[in-house]
Amino acid sequence: MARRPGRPRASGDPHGERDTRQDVLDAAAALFCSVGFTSTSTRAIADAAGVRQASIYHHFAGKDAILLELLLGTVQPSLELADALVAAPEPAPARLWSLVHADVALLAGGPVNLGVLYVLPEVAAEQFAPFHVLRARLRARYSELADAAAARSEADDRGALVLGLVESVILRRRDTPDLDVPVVQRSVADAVLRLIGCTPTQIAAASTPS
Amino acid sequence: MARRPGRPRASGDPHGERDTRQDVLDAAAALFCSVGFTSTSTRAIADAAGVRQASIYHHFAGKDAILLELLLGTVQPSLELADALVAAPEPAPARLWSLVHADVALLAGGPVNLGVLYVLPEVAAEQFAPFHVLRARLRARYSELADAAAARSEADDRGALVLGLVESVILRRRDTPDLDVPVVQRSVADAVLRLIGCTPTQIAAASTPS
DNA sequence: ATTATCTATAGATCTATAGATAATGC
DNA sequence: ATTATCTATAGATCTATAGATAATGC
Repeated sequence: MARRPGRPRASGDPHGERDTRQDVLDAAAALFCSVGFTSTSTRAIADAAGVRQASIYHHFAGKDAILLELLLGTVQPSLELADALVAAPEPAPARLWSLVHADVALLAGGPVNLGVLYVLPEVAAEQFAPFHVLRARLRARYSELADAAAARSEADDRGALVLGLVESVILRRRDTPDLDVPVVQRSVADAVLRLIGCTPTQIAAASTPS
Repeated sequence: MARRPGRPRASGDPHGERDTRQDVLDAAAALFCSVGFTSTSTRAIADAAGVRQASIYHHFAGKDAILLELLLGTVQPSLELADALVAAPEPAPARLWSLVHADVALLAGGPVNLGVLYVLPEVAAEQFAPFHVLRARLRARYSELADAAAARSEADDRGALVLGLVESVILRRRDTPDLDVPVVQRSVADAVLRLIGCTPTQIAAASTPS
């Protein structure tokens, strides 16, 4: 109830309770993921967030800053989990299975398909370098875990194949918006272990909670 | 040498030999794949193609028409091969292996990473419906072949996993532009068969030319 | 006084069209 | 006469800034 300082919004927000910064992030996430970054005008974000276009600039330096914050917010949880699992005591296949299971939940769940942010071409620009640093670390963790869990020694790029299969959930969700998240989690995590050469017995062991 | 009718280009093209339509397509492909669709202005395309901005409109109805032509041109070869392989006499695992091997070559080879076109958010718009029709057909072919080749009966979405692994080459090439194409072809095709549950013996048989 | 919003707008685009121009073809 | 290009531009954006306004906080 306690209104905070500042002029009230022209449209709605009758109780001054909405967090404008978060409203802008949410609106931008939905728009960036569905129509893309450059196609989304700051006007469109503001309309969706329920503020005037110029008000965005009180909270963000520009459109780029909004996207960067969204990118960092999506990769950070994955990276934290991967860092923890690399050092965990469980057998490697079980750790890889858990990481995949969790990352698929992050990609397939939530109200918007945030993973699409990763594939926006604009993200290649230098402004987003901090995101690419974190992402490179995540890739490295996947490679370490995949190598540690692999049953065969031939493959030269297990990490890339495994991460590719995990991220394929992003494009799949775009075609099929109503994925059954728990089913897909298990299906992809099992598939990752088959991919690196685990036997059905090993997979059954790895997918059982320790 | 035989110049064709029409005013010569202001910039270059000293012998009137360049096919402007193709120059525009090539320039647009490179730009759409690297910076995206909306971020690429018709001016930027024209500059890269060596013509004036307005000249594009003699060959294409608009920017959308350029992207649609590029999209159709990339999915058509894959679909033709998939149609042929679904009806071919070889064992299903060998046919699936061949399709994956060929599609990875299309995605990983060529001067620009054309597969990126598929993931542009703008492609979801209705103008590109003809592309989505072909793509849905390609997905169906992958599902048919994956089901026919599968060694296990449990999986509910083999086609999605397999196509996902194939298309993961798109994002992988973006991070690693200089992929060793033959190595990746074999690596992904073998991985697809492991994914659907084939044994090493079955995979060796499927990857041997008949 | 501080904060968060608003209105208004400058300046820089960008797409597509109108109409002129410079070739070849008959 | 036909074709393919060009120059010029209208009209519609879009981003970011300047400065006014309406709250709370002290």
